Amino acid sequence: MVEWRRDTSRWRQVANTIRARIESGTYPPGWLISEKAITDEWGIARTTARKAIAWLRDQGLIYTRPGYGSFVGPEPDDDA
Amino acid sequence: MVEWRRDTSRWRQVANTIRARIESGTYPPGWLISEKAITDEWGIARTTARKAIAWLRDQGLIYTRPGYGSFVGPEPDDDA
DNA sequence: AGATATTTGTTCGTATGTATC
DNA sequence: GGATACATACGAACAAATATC
Repeated sequence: MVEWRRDTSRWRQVANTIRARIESGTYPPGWLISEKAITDEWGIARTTARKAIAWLRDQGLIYTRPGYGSFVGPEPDDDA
Repeated sequence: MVEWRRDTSRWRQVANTIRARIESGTYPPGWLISEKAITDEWGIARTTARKAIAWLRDQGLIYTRPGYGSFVGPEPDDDA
C-alpha cells in the first residue's frame, strides 16, 4: 500500500521517490527501471508511471531504450 | 505562438482552422490528425483538442479510430 | 531463421478535480 | 451557474523494438 499526499500529483511523488533512490545510490548507475516495476510497486496506471519516467528522463537522471527499459545514468555513446 | 481571439472559444478556433485546411486540401482525404499534433501546434490541453476533434467528427469531416487517430474523410465501410 | 514473450511507444476513451470567465 | 480550459489518472488497443528459445 502507498500513502499518497493530496498536495501533489502521484506521478510527481513517484518521480521524486525514484530520484531520491538514484541520488542515494539505492539505484546505482546502470540500474534498470521498468514501467512494470513502477506500476507494481505503487499500484498506479502505466500512463502515470510513464509520466514519472518522462520527468526523470527530462532531468537527465535516466535514459530509455525502447523495448528494453530505462537505466540510471547518462545516455551512453553509440560507438563502442 | 498562437494568437487567440477573445470572442470565441479556443476549441472553436482550432476546429475552424482545421476545417479550412481540410476544405482547401491542405489536409487531403486520409490525412492523419492526432490529438498530440493539435496540442503541440496550438499549445492547448488535450481535453480542448478533443473538443475540436469531436466537433469536426460531428460535422462529418473526419472519423476517428481508437488507438490510431482521426482521419480526414468519411467513415469507411468495415467490409473489404 | 522463426516464433514467442517482454517492454516501451503511441493513441484514443473516459472520468474527476480545479480554476476562470 | 454554465461553459471553457487545464492537469491528472485510470483503462484499452495496437505497433515497434528487444530479448529469448
